[in-house]
Parts: sequence; C-alpha cells; structure tokens
Amino acid sequence: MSVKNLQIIPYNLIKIKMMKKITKQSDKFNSQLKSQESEYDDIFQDQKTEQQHQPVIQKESQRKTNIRIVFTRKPTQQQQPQTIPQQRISVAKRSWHKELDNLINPSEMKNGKFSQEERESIMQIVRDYQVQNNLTDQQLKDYIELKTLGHSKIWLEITKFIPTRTVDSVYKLIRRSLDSKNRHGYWNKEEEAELLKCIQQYGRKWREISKHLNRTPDNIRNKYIQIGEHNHLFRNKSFWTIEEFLTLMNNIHALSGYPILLPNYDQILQQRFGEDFQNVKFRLNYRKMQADDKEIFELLKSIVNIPSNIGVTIKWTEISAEIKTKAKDDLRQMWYKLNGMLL
DNA sequence: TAGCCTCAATGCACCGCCTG
DNA sequence: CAGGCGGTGCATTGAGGCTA
Repeated sequence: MSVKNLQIIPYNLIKIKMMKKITKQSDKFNSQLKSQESEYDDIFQDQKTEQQHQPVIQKESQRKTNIRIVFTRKPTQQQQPQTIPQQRISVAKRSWHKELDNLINPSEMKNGKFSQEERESIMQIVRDYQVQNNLTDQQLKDYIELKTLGHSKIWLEITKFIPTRTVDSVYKLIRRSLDSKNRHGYWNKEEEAELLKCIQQYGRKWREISKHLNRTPDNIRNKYIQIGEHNHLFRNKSFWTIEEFLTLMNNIHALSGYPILLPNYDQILQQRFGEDFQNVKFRLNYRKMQADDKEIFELLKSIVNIPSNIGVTIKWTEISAEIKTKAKDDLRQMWYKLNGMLL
C-alpha cells in the first residue's frame, strides 16, 4: 500500500462509527439472548448448578507479589476425553454410515483429544484391516492419501471396533496419522513464498495447493491463517498501536455486549499521550519491553474492565477483519494476556 | 563466562462441526 | 465421503536471568 493511498480518518469519527455499531449489535444480542434464555431455561439452570461445584483455581498472576506478565501454561497432562451429551450427536454426522447406528450407544460417545491408547488401538485395527485385505503399505497409503483403491468401506470397518468415537473423527485421525505430508515442522522462507504464490494461483483450494507443497491441506490452511491470510503483507509483529488495542476491545464489546473500556478511557489516554494517542506504539514482549512500553501497557490495563466470564465465544475471524495489521492469533494472545493479568 | 533454567512468543497439530 | 472452517492445545525456540 503506498503512502498516498492512506486515508486519514479523524479518531472521533471512528469512535462514533464504532459506538453505533456496538449499540446496534449489543441490542440485537440482548434481544436474541432474551428469547433464547426462555427457550433453554432448563439448560441454563443445569449450567448454573454445575458451576457451583467447580473448584476455584487461583491464578498464577494473583499469587505473584510483583506484577509481571505471567502467561501460564496449563500442566501438560493428557486431556481426558469427555462424554458427549446425547443431544449433541446429530443424525447428519452419522448419515453416511447408518449401518453403524445399532452399534452406537450415545451415552458412551467421547470427544476431545485421542488418548495414546486410543491411537494405538486404532492404528492396530488399521494394520489388521491391511493384512485381512492383503494390502501393501503403498496400497494402504495410496488409499489414505489419494483414495485410489475403492475401499470405500474402510472407515466403516475400522470404526466398528471403536464404538466410542464417531466415524468422522476416526476417519480424520487415520488420514492425519498416515499422511506422509503431515508433521513437517517449521516452514522456511521458500515454502512460505511458494504458499503465497499458490494462493494467488489457486485461491483457497488447500487440496490443490497440497499437490505443490510437501504439506497437508490442513497444515497449509493453518499456516496461511497464522501469517495473517490476505492481510499478511500488513501484519505488524510484536508492536501494537493503542488504536489497534482499542479496536480489539471495542470489537469484543460489540460481540459480547459487555463494555470492556471504562467510559472515560479516551480522556485518560489523551491526558497522558495527547491528541494523537491512538498512534502511540508499544510492545508486549516483556523481555524486550522498554520502560515506555511497560508504562503504556500498565495504563491500558487500568482502562479496561474484564468480566470473569465473557459469556460468548469470541469470533476472532470477524475481529481480525477489522484489524488488518494483526493476525487472528495475535489478537487472541493479547486478549488472553490481558485476561491472565487482570482476573 | 559457560552452562543451566525459566518462560513469553511463536506457530504447528489437532478436533468438532458444517456443508456439498 | 471429503473438503473446509472456526477454534483450541501445546511443543519448540530463544532471550534473559541466575549461579558456580
């Protein structure tokens, strides 16, 4: 983007526009919520009862006497698969394998990460299938990756032995596990350039692009999103502007209906940084943070009010459409960092 | 100052769900 | 069945601090 294309918009106009949008979306949200609340009264009641029994987890940041950025990592223990409530198993998901219906007991179905035991037993079943059907390694691999052998029943046959998982999730697991293009580690500059070239040529046809790169379609899509998708050229790593920060807060307000910023936030910022406060930059990397960066971030923390439970799933994709200089993950990290420090 | 430790930043792997 | 999307989990990296 050339400098002459830059459009300077007065900050007040941006604010007015944003506030209109927030009010509109907030009203819409509240009326939707009201109508849904009565409809799902019994569900909400169950959730409330459940919450009372949840242990209170003391945040790492609360235990520290000196304030520093603590972005705690959860203990690296295997996540236990959870039982799926009966109503969540939709007919549509099982429509292509109706013959399994009799074998599925919805109360025993699980979701979440596959355990090591589950993975091992699934891969053993795949090997058994291979032996029974007299398939070479290459033939099996070809079917998994290219679907060339016409073993259309393979997924049904295998999932018959895994009654606690849907065919869909077993299918995805096997294809990932046996796809030789999966798990190739970090991308280099050349691969990244090739990816962008392919995007220009084929668009978001991940399967097609996968033919030209040594990565799975899922890997390719993840990478493209992570570098900022169509805004990758404008992505500012590390540095944030106050304007980007405020836009993020306002968007979360718009989505959740919860006012994140204090009413007089702009006066506070103006008082400290002057009229041009929205262009002030700071960085979050606390090891590289200068005194200035810390001061700005401390001030920003003081003008937000974050609820213990925002109540909605934040649509990062929608928000990243508003903030072209940040990727979806950049926004998520900023939000979680604020949450980790203030709750 | 070498070697080890800690932890935020980065970014890849994965899962559930929807749709054609 | 297969492709694609939204969202989350967590492994790796490397800068900076600590200590012998």
